Amino acid sequence: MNIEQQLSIIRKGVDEILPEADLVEKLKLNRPLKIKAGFDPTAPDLHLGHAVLLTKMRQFQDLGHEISFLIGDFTGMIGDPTGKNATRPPLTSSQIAINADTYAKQVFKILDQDKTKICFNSVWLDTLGSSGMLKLSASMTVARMLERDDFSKRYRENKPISIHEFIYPLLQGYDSVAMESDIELGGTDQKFNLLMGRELQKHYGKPQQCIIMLPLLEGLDGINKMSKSLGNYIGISEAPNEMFGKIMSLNDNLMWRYFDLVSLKSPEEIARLKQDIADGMNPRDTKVALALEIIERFHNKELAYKALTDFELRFKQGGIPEDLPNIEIFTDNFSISNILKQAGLVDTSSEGMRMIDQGGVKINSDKISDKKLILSSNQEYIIQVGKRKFAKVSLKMIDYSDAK
RNA sequence: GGAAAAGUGACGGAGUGGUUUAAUGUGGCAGACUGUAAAUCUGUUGUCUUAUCGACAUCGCAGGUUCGAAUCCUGCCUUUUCCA
Repeated sequence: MNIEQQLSIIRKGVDEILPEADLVEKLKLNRPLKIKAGFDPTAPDLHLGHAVLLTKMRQFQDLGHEISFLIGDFTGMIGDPTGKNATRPPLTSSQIAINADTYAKQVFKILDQDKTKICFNSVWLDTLGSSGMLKLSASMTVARMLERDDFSKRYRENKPISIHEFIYPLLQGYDSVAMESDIELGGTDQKFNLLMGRELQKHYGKPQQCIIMLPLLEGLDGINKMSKSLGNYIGISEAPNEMFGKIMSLNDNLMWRYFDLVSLKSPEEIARLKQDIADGMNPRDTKVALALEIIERFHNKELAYKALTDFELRFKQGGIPEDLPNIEIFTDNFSISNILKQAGLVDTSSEGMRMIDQGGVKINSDKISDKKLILSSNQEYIIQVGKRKFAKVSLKMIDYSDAK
């Protein structure tokens, strides 16, 4: 494939390439380029936000380049500075192995397993030592560090900045030195760290990497970036019905971000969809198409259409989804509030009570208003809380004579 | 090392001895209307209790004063600012 064709694939969906001329030069080398992308070792539950980056990595693989999936097990001790996270305790090697494994299971839904190198930055950072660290920190100034958005903002607002937070960008940059990466991929929020890699490579007398930044995908709220801690995410391993519901709840403007960043549709196809809506098509149907595409990608076509059918059953006809897993609850407290909690439909029984007050609880499709309701053992109930939480539960009296 | 200021629920932020299960706002959740969209309206938003009487928890941490403490006192921790 010629360089122009490669570039058009690489450019798709990216926010910025720095410096773009360098990228062209590197492609001209006509050898597999070393592509680096780093991941936090503590968040192995991947979501569509990660998929944006992973999809770009996959495209590089398909172009014949060498992808390194870097797990920041050492830098994970610090955590990328946000002003909130303190130094985290180091993960044990077995935890790291488990997390890496969990990553692998999900990542290869997108990446080509045979062409992916998984590495850990503790390999070179553990052996850096104090003198190595000193040399590293000597390569950067405080003023330069304070240029980072997050730092300058906190500095202006008289909020604390710990020294070790300064170390994080240095270490991430040093990864690029150690890995001799040609290209590093990351979100736009990583700009400072990514550029740091370039500076450090120069400082250590190595060729400088080119950096490619991808936009951050907004989460379900449409405001904050998708993240697990904000609870506004769609996980790539989530059940098809969950995915479908979440995608349908996106607001109409936000839907286009998902088309741009997650969908594999070409820009031309997306433009056509927009035109269809301008011509009077219901945006809802376009959203359905998005949901189908995404679910098909992470599950399969059959499950995608099944999710659609379930969805229509549930919301057009107010029905109940099929194939609800049956949860057995062993208890000696059959009050409705307790059952709601035990079934995982609410977090606390007080919340369950509120839900009943607000008319959000249905049992076998009947809205209930009796907060004192007692359910019966050895019986099966389909319980619904709000619009999207369902559970099929059967209750059993707990038998203490068998316990222990 | 010295001086000063500050630490309140998911967040911003009032409250300076008793009506504080902490005003108000944002956010969250539920209901109505919809396309499980947006906008709007209504309600709700510590936990526990077969939910009723009620109990317990919470204002950086630990003690203390008091009939009673987010509020007063002592010590500690953390942060910021200024001085060196």
